[in-house]
Amino acid sequence: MKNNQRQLQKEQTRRKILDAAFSEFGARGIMATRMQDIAKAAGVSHGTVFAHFANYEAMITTVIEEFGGKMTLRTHELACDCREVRELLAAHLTSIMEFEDFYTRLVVEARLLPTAARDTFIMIQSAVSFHINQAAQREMDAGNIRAMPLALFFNTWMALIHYYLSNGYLFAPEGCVMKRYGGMLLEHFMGLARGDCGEKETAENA
Amino acid sequence: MKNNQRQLQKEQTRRKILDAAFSEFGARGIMATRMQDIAKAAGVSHGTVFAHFANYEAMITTVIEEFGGKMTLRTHELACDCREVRELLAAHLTSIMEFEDFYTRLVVEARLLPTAARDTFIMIQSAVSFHINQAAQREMDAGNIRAMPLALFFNTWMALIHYYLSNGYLFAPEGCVMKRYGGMLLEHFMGLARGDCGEKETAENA
Amino acid sequence: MKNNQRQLQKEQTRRKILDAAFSEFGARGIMATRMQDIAKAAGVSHGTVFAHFANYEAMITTVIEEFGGKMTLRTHELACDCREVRELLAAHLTSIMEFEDFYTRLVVEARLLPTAARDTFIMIQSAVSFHINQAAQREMDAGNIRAMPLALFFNTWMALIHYYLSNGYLFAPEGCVMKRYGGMLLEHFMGLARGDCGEKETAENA
Amino acid sequence: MKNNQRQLQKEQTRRKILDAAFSEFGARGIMATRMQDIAKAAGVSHGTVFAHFANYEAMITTVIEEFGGKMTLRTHELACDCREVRELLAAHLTSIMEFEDFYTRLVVEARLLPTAARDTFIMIQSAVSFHINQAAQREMDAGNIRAMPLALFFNTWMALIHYYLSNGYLFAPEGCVMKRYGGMLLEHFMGLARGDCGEKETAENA
DNA sequence: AATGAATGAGACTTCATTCAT
DNA sequence: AATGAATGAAGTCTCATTCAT
Repeated sequence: MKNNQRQLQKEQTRRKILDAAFSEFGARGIMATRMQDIAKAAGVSHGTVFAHFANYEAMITTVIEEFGGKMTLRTHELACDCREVRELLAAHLTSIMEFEDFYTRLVVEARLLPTAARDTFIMIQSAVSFHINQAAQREMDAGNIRAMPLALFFNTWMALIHYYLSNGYLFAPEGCVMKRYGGMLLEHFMGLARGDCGEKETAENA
Repeated sequence: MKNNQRQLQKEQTRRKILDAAFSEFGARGIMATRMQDIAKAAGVSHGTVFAHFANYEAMITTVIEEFGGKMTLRTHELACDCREVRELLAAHLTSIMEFEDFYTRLVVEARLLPTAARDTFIMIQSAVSFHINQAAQREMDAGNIRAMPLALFFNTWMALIHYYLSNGYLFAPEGCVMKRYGGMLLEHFMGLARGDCGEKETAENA
Repeated sequence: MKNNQRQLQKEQTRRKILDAAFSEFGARGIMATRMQDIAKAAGVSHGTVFAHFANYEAMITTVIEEFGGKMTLRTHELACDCREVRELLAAHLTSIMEFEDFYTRLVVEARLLPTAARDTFIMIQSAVSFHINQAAQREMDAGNIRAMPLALFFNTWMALIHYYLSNGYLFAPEGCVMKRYGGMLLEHFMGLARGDCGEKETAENA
Repeated sequence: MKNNQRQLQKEQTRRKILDAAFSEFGARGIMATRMQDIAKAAGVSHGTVFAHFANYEAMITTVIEEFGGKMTLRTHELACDCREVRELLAAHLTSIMEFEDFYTRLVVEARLLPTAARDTFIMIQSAVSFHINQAAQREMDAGNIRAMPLALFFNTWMALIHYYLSNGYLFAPEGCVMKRYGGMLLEHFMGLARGDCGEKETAENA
């Protein structure tokens, strides 16, 4: 139908806006990005953004939801083949690295975002938590990692990741903190979790 | 002399403004506090704030520097009597609890603050790090805690604390996250650090 | 021919738009109705309205002209069988009641409308005035109503009607002011016009 | 005190804004006047208007309240010495003539104003109604005017006045409808009210 | 030194109108 | 002829900063 052509056109514009917003959010920060910035980056007029999103809040919530969906999906995908916690955490790192700039902004500004947007961020974490907790429980049962409340296990991991992302400008001023520190963080965390003074790890790998 | 009188007056006003700002920052958030809010809370006129601080940025930087100094000093004080890491971390928690609202805002908004303010935040952490690292090194040498890079030891601790502060609205919606979770976090972290599967801790306490 | 088919189609669309506009104007108010509202109510696209009317002003002027024609026609129809002023005024009330919502909006917003639209409103009143004045003159000559300038007779009647319509939200918050007060206003006005201290009226009705 | 000087300054600015608004409202219409227009007319910056009035609605409500107070006061003053309805209505006309432009805008736009502003307009009318009804009752009792519900008496008078004001552009395109038609309307209305076919009036005046 | 009224740049949002399909 | 996405002018409102007193 003719509609398809228009529909496509509109969808493309929406895409352009969302992509521009995603990119601007990553580059400038979420709350520091103005509707004008997005419009300009998307190459559309100021009013067009409002033709696609009712208001500022709806716009950023949508971007975060979109991103959240993508990230959650990616996490699920990566988690599918993972039986061990270690693999899972590695997958988690991978999925973060794919969107590091944006994800970092999310971590940094989460508390300042409109509630709807913040809730979405929480849901992303819940999805991750589900997979990780499951695997962690298994390995605790198997005695591979120290017994501890699952929540603490998960929170410690998230805390480490978020800390390094938040302070990325110190650890890796050129960006890409996870590329540089991700592996190290994973080893460190696994070491702590196993409580093996780092020996076991080596032994196991041997 | 009259000059002295005036000087004193001025200093008092400055004090009122700084205290008001500190309090408002804790209550409303740093970036969410307007110059007007500070002036009103200080009981001075809007313009007076600008008589003491060149601009918004200078104002918040000064407050954070002041706070940083106070917090660092407190950390030193508390650290003085501490020989063991565990005591030191407990002291760190104590000093945070004394300023929890403001410190949390700092953690949450750090990345969005003017560079000068951010740098101050970094210095606070350096002061803490100095003491903790020293003690940690001692205990690692003594074999009380697992060997690991000092930076990782410190960062893991900070990450945990900041994670709980940042997400305080989830963990303790009524506020005072550290009062509620501080002790638990300390045990958890020490457990990880000792790598003792939680056994040693119990033994020690007995 | 195909041309005829198209012409017909076009005319039908135009009809839908005009009817929708009439209805929306009555419901929301004239100036408060946006082009979008009309398009949606008509079940056509936003742009279609502009294919039929050069701009907003042309659109509302046309609606009012159309309505004016209809109302004038109706007034003539109803006036045909009326010999007495009283009957005529009753007919006037009837014709107003048929379009009360829209007519009220017209009364309320007349002064704010584009000149062309306003002129149409004046013409409606002229048509009514023609009939009423004629009958009023007859009855004044016959001594049934007090002698007074015809214009004053007419204006007083219109003033009363418009006042009650304009303030309908006070007199009859549920709407339909004329259904509720029309009869009363007619009696009141006739009483004033006859100058009979209300006696005659009662006698007549008996 | 020094405060007085500033207070005065501020009050003057507020006055300038209110006067400018009053004048612009009269000239352009109330809803057609933008904050910018008022600022420009008052010779102050855009932001200054918002320093004095929280928002658009507060601004126009204040102007109408101010005006309403003035008008009500004037009505009371003029009503004080009036024993007869006729004098009272004349006084009412006088008070309207003093603010004809603005009052006409109020009449014309009343239904479209924010509720608070509209309520104020209603209160103005209530004040007038109080005096008029009182006098009318007396004269009805005395048999000087026809017996009729007070509300109808009052509404008929208001209707006439508002009708002529609303349609002033037809009756007196150069403005000042009431100066030109006020006296005539008063005679006409009194004639209707007395129900004396105009004879009594002449006799009485003789 | 303190005041607080005034300023104006800048952000969001609405909606009549245009135009490519 | 109909569509509806895109446009951009215009309006409200906020708040850091200035400046006369």
